Amino acid sequence: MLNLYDTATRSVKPLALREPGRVSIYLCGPTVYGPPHLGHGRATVVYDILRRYLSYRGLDVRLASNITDIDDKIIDRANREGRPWTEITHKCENVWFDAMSRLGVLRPTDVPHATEYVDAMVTMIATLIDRDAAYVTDDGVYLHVPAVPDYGLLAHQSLDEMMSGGGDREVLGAENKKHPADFALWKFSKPDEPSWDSPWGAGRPGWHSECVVMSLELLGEGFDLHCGGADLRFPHHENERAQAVALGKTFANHWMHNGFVVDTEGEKMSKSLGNVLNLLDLLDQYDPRAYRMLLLQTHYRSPIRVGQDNIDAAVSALGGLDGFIARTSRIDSSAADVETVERFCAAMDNDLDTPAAMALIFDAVRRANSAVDAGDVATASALRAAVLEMTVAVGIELSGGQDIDADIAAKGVALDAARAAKDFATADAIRDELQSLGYVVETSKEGTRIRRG
RNA sequence: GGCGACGUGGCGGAAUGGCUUACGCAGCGGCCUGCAAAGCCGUUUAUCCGAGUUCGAUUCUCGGCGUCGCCUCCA
Repeated sequence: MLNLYDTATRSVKPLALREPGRVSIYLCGPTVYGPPHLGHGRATVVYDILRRYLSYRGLDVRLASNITDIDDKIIDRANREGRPWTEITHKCENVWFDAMSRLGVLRPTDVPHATEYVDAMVTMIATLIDRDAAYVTDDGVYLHVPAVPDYGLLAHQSLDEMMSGGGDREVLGAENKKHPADFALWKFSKPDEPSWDSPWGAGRPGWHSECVVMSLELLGEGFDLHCGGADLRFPHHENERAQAVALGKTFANHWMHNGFVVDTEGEKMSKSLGNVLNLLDLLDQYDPRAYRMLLLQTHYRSPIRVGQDNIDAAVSALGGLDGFIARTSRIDSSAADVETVERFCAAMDNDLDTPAAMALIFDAVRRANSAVDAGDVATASALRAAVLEMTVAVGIELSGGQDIDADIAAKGVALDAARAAKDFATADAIRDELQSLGYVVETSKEGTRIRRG
């Protein structure tokens, strides 16, 4: 059974399932107003690994992840660029899923859009008003935070503590609110802004009511797991939860948050600091699997620095795994080595300890290579099957890279012929040529293997 | 000011009250190879500082130093 750190209780505990055999997960998706950055990539890859692993363990995974396609930031950009806001959201969503696909992230089972749920949000807000948990002001509708008994569960601070410290940020809309921590559920629109009708006036959704409505609608009360980046813990997730609690609904049973991507100085990559790196650049410049490999070799709750050096290391590590698959491509498959797979699962079950899991994969590759050298085909085959099974479970696709053109393959044959004739000058010339074309050339007694580097 | 996380080798990064301190990358030596590459074997470098608990601490406790995060924009 998977044990996972739970932000609410600050402890690692078993992921309890509401229904045996089925997992319901809500992942906070992007607000579509710009290109995806490294932080988005980390979050989606982390939860993709979780999802694949749960599926691998035989669970039926339902993963709902929203697209927030109405938000102040979208409106701001539309105004700034003089474009229709829907053009921005559609384009950004396409870019998003294209990038995720290149990252090897499976599409969530459900991709609800905020704009499809505005009516449901209006209904929810009306209920909150009926329950005296929300009130109307001259600029919108607010949730009254003191009406939520355990507000601060995720922040790990009481409302008083949050207020007393103060911070150095101004309280938005303080003049209209009953309490400084109250937050907007509905914002009345200005002329020319996108708006929807409501009993209180035309406007748009406020603080991520869509996540509340959509998670409860698609997954139901008391769904198993709510996920997102650590920066969403407070206030985003706290406020989602506050809405559900104020509705009298049971919300997520378990809260999971992944760590930040940090810059060279160890500072969080933050939109406000302007130091976010574009995910698309990373995907363009390196093996798209490299980021996933790097993330797998780091625990999901630790901060991670993404730099030339550790991306290069991840690429090299992938090269070793690909080379192994190429080297053993002619070995018949057999059942996976049981002990290796069990140890892998034990590592993953321990709060998704992917660095330990990867260590087991590398170790299995080493043992399999030794077995190949020793001519122990049975051991090599079982370990090879285990490696493939484990890498599939974490979403790393290995490639023997042997889908090469016929003329390249012919050069390999020529190289072997030259070596057999001890015409080493010709052999070396062919090898140099292939290497200069970017191929990895591995000669062996069984013949030369050529694969893409 | 409140709350929290973290500090491990050349780099990244796990784990653990003691057995040779994982794993990846890089380096070095060897085997293999016509020479390489790949692979395998061996190997170099580490637990921020101080005190305490303990037979023994990198691990637990306290203090210090340092870094980072949250306190209503953010994956």
